[in-house]
Amino acid sequence: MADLTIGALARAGGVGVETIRYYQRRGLLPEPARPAGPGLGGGVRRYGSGDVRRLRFIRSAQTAGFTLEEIGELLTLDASNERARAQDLARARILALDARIAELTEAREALARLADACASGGAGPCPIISAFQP
Amino acid sequence: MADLTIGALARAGGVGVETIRYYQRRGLLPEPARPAGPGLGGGVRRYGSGDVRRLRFIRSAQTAGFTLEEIGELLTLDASNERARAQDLARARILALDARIAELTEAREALARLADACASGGAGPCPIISAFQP
DNA sequence: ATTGCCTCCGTACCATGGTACGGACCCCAT
DNA sequence: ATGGGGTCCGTACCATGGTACGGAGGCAAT
Repeated sequence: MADLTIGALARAGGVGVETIRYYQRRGLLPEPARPAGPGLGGGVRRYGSGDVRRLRFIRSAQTAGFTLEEIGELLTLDASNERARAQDLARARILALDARIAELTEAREALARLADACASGGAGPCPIISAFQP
Repeated sequence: MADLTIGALARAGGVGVETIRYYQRRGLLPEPARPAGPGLGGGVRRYGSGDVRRLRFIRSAQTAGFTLEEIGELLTLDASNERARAQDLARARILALDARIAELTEAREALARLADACASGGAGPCPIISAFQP
């Protein structure tokens, strides 16, 4: 356990401190009990390597297109035995991902056509709108 | 020229009427001059096939990851002769698209691993978080 | 013990891309 | 000429995912 402060955790996950606090409010990261220090409000929260893993998972799942709400469910599921539900979520997202990848690939082709048409000489504007028409 | 109403244009582009009006406010679609009818406020706007093309372009460019602001620039560029700028935009977006496609492909693999681990028997939870750790 | 950085907390604000609302007005068919 | 549906317009609101702010207090080094 690395005994990190919130700032160190944020750095480890490549996010800002405010983002950590936001995730805590959303229930995605635990709000660790603060050691009841001498001060009235208590001391400073400490985080461990489990929190770093969890934070990194959140970021990865986001790039996979899960919403924070879905990610919350995944995190709950991770500790539960509901394999069926987890598989459903994964499979649904794989389908969405395949569709999205196809879309992006198509868009890439359109852009390549555009860059091409723009590059090959000739005066006048290159037909940007047309480059995207199927 | 198809002489469409705003509602027909919206249907042709697969968006809502409010979206059309929003794009007009953003300057992405022209606000056609309304024939000065007898009423004080003027008549109803009419749209043609060029508007449909333009609208469809906007949607395609969005799936390519352009923001509406960038799309606005593309639309201006389409009529101008600034080939260099158009190429820059296209090339930058191609790079971003390639990166994004790679990311999504990786995420897809992680999800496939997850679904797999979840499917192959064994009691207890499937390790969702671990499935995403590189 | 003073300086300087960090943390804590609530609340407010932001950008993006829409979506909804309500009242007036218009057009077309019956 | 009356009704119903479409249009027009400004303005308000929404969801998502943060980001900023300000003031109070903590922590460690000098």
